[in-house]
Amino acid sequence: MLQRRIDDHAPPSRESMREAQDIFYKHLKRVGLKHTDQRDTILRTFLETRDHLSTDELFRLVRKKDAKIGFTTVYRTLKLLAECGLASAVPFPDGMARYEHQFNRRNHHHMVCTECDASVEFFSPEVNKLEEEIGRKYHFDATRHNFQIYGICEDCRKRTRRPI
Amino acid sequence: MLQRRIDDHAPPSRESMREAQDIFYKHLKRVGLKHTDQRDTILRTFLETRDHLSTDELFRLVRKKDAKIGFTTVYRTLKLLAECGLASAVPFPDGMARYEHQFNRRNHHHMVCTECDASVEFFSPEVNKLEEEIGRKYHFDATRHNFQIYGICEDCRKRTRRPI
DNA sequence: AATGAAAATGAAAATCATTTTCATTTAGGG
DNA sequence: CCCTAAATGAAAATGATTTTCATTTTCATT
Repeated sequence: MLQRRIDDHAPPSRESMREAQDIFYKHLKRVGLKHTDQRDTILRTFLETRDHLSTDELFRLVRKKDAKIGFTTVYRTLKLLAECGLASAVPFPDGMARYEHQFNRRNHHHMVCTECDASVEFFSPEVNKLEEEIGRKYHFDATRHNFQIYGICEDCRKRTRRPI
Repeated sequence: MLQRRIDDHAPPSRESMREAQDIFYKHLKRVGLKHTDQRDTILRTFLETRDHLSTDELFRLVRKKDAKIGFTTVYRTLKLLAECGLASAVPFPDGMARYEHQFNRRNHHHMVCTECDASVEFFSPEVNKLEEEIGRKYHFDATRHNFQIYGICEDCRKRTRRPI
């Protein structure tokens, strides 16, 4: 899926990588699961991305690093990552399950173009504030949120000569 | 899917029903499609709901009115309704495609409990304002948005004795 | 009202993402 | 080093969604 961003992307530092691994392995220990090379590779691959990855897309990336890792393992690991908060599902209109990693990532939101399906990230502290306020108002223990704006991106508007 | 609301639900008035049908049939005409009883029944059934319906759930409702209407037709009609803006997909964590109708419906948002999957609607004019502002800021022709807050609802919190 | 071309319908089949099964291998505490 | 519980991954199962296709219906035009 085409994606653009309004900020730049640096690969995760060695320290933040280690920190994320720490979270992951503490979670594994807590629920009585084991540390494996496959899980390690999958986590590292995932952290290096910034996209909204489907299981299959992550699988393809993982395969480049270790061709012996199977789809099923990626699928299961992604679920584990979501369990411990390192990954979270992002609902996109294409209906496929997509995940993005949540580690050292400023809370961000998406604008999705309904013409070309491209998604652009943006940041809005106001939205974060709203989450908090609304949770309080309705006695809901809010932990995260999801905000997407749908519409026509600038490129598509230009292409189809449809001014705002 | 369990759903609660913070406002009351009245069935659509005869006029708004007609208005929606008008939108639908104008759209059909525009793209060279035909008016059929099935499409009529499906649209009417859909407008009478206020839920986040999967295709199958709508199909079951439609079947009560006309048992001869097939799943495929409901599926295809729902797509048509989405095309002309009368329906829109709501991404829920269960992964199934869910639609809600957009006709004469105040713009609303959802709080989804990650414990029991219940969803509660809420209204926030601020979110609508944000959509507009952000669209302007990033030169994005925003037409609609999607805002969901995930967390633990009051009931689940009480049940598990986990105070805020 | 009759005609005919284009579209709609719906049952069944196909597709495709996701999940489970199961035989085998591996991790890691004792 | 051993042993047991867990992990792996290939293949099969599942389940939602989409397509196919033979038949029926719509509707613009006679």
